[in-house]
Amino acid sequence: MSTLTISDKIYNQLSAQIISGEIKPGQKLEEQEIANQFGVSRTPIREAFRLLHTSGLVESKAHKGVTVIELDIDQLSDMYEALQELEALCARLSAERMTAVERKQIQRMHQLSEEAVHSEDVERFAELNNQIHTAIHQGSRNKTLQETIAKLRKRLSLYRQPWLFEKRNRLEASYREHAELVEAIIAGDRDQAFDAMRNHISNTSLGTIDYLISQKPL
Amino acid sequence: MSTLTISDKIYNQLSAQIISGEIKPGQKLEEQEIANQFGVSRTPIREAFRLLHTSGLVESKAHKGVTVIELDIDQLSDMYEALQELEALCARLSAERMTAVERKQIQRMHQLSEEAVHSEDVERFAELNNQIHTAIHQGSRNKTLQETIAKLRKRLSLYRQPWLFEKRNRLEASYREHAELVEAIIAGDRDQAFDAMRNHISNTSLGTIDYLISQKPL
DNA sequence: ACTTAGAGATTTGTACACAATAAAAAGCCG
DNA sequence: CGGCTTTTTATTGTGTACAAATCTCTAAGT
Repeated sequence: MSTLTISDKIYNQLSAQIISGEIKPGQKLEEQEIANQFGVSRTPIREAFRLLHTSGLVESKAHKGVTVIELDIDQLSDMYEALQELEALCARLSAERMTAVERKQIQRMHQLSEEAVHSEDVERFAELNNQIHTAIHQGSRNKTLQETIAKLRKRLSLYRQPWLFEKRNRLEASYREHAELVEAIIAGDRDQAFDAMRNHISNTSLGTIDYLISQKPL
Repeated sequence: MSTLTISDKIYNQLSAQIISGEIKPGQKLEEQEIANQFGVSRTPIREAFRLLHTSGLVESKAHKGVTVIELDIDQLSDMYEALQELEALCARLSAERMTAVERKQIQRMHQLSEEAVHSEDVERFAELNNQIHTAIHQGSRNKTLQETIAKLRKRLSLYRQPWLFEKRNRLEASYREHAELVEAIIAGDRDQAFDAMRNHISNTSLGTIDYLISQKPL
């Protein structure tokens, strides 16, 4: 059992609040205010801010405090463009490196997700979707890739609410894209796995970005 | 003119010392010791440590302080595998997105590097090599990619000494690989640019890793 | 002689006070 | 009245003291 420090606990809390949307992009975090809120001094708050900064959830400038990152369409496009390639790479590596057991597992997850599609259970599908993607990240056997992707997805998650919304329309499409992806990985087809994942993330991102553009007409 | 805070200055110093090899991988950084060294209190040191952590140059555990990251062969392989794909992607995007001026500029840098090859000026070649790569990163028009690559290269730079050593042997090979790469970007050939860069980084990494394996026989 | 328990020393974590910087408000001059 | 300078205020940066945790070295016990 590891004894978490106060800074760590506060980091976890703030991190969750930011990701859940309780603390919104662009919002400033004031040291004293949060210190009062948690009933501690400013010191561990500052440490927690640094952890948030490391996670890429906030940005900080000297003498100006920290604010939750605010991503515009261009930045989101950049991040999705990178994510698309990195996840596609993971898929290719997974097609090469996964054990037989791992391949069976993603096949099972995919089968389970079929039920979620039929019952239109978006939450359940999202959960299985996450499991499949995570399994493929691990299947790549590359920690650097996993960490980079995890960080990107964490930052992108601040803008996932519309994604869940959009997801309802893309439920069946997503399922079919997964089908192609899982099939390729099980067959050990590097190139098809790469293309299938690249296509899948591309479609996902297009949906999200289109939605954001429609929401925020400049 | 921005007024740098003490934490920032100390971060810059420590960062430079770590990258230059003055502070070695695995070495522990003690707050009080460094505070005395710089003639300040522990507080800004702790802030500087957080910045180092964000850069990925050190790792920290609760109540155990921070230590300079120590990468084994597997981790280096992972990082190079990721770097290879990311840089290749940048090359592809640059082939599509660079302006005519930018294409001329990398051509010019490449031409200059030819002289460095003939005079066997490794330092000069390394400098131009960096410029070419940086230009290609910028040519991708993708900030996320640029930052991710920059961070990876920074961490890898702790182990670049043998690379510079090895580089002497790879001087001409590197130049020829660059030639193919630059040619592809100027011609706007996405796929050739991708393959050329992927091949180039792959060769570079193999050299480095082979060297490290020969140095550290398990 | 080796292991283990514990006291002391060392190091990191937190609280609080003060200094420095930047933002906001008030005052001054045209 | 408007633009600029000065003063005030609020927020972050730094120093210092103390608490908590870890490490180390000693000593007792098997």
